[in-house]
Amino acid sequence: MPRKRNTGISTRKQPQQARSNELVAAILKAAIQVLEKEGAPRFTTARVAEKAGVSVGSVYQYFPNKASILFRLQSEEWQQTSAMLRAILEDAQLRPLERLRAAVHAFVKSECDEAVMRMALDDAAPLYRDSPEAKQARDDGIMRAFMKELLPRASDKVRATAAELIKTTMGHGGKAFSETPRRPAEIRAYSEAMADMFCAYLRELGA
Amino acid sequence: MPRKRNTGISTRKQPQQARSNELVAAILKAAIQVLEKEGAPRFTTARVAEKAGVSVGSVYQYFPNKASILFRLQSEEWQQTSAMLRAILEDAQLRPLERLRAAVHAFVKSECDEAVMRMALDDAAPLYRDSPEAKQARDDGIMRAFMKELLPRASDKVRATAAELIKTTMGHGGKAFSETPRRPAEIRAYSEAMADMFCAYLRELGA
DNA sequence: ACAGAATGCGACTAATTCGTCAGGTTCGCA
DNA sequence: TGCGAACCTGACGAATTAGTCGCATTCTGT
Repeated sequence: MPRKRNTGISTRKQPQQARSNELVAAILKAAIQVLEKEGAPRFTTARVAEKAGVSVGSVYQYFPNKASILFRLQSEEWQQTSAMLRAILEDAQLRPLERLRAAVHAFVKSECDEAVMRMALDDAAPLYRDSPEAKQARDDGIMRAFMKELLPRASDKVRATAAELIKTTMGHGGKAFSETPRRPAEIRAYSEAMADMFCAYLRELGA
Repeated sequence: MPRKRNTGISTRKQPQQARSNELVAAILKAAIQVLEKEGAPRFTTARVAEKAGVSVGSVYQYFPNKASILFRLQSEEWQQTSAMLRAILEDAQLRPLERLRAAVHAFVKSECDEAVMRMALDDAAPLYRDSPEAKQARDDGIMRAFMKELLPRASDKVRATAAELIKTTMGHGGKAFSETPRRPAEIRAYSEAMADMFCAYLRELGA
């Protein structure tokens, strides 16, 4: 290894020609495959490069280190589900608790659909979690706003606790559930139960 | 590395003399310290041996490989909290939902007390999770029994879902909560909210 | 006291890792 | 066509790792 490990994660260079854009895409795609098929401990830049049909050097042109690849994957993943949940929770067509119910179902299903990759990405978390860029990515906004709508008369403190409780329960409960393979019926049943639990709790808080 | 990695995890040799018992204890103690201070990726047998004031060879006399040390730690940890929860949930002095409430508080607090070590142990999970011995360690018994007492008239299916939901919510929700440092008041508030949520849900199911 | 079993040691090997760099190839454009 | 910049290559260096093995030390029962 080089004398000094590169700890940052920021992009090294912006692709300017078409081929390099394809290259970055190929690298990310290959990274997902390596993560799924080999698992986090065997996730190496060399393997990613090979699977992408590209040399290691090319990988390091656009990613300053291994962590940055993982961080990028995690980042995109997180942005997608975040957008999905926001869309559902802000949909004024449905009554609030029905929106929450829909969000739970959608989230658990998406978690199960990509369980393998998400588990591997989670296993690799120690590698990118402590980087400076990773720390700023926390968004309670959606759930907080939803709680404001749902519990207009509750205190800020109560709302904050409820938002955090529901957000982490959904997030981590969903992930845990998806760690073992599930049949569609199981997924529906579990999501429904989780949504029931949230609704019962929120009604008690005055929703 | 040797040609073939030792994948098993079973104990290599039973300590027979007093000094070797102390040695095993010293290794486990050192392992915890290394895990806490260096983190999972820097958890190596060499570092454990050094911290224990012992040579690598000695480590390999009683642990066939690195994974077995981690598995042992995880195993003991798990047994402790399991016993704690069982004691609380079986205590006939309190009404069932109060027992559940007490269990939640106790669990979240214990999770926060040892957050650093548990996070590191979790990070290292990929190293020991897939070993044969690790797979048999699943105990839904406590929660299932508790549900039988709490919801005697519900169907088995409903009870099973409720048990799983509550168990994983408590386990993973608690762990997630403890990942950021918390003040005692926060811990109480969050535990209370989680317990409230469980109670509201269970009452709706007929408890 | 003494044999042999148990224990402990730590230098060592083979493997694997991350990331670099000198040099070759392809692209955009005049 | 030809030039310079962007792009790509892959052999390589430096570091770290897991686990072993021959030998030294300590214990136990007689």
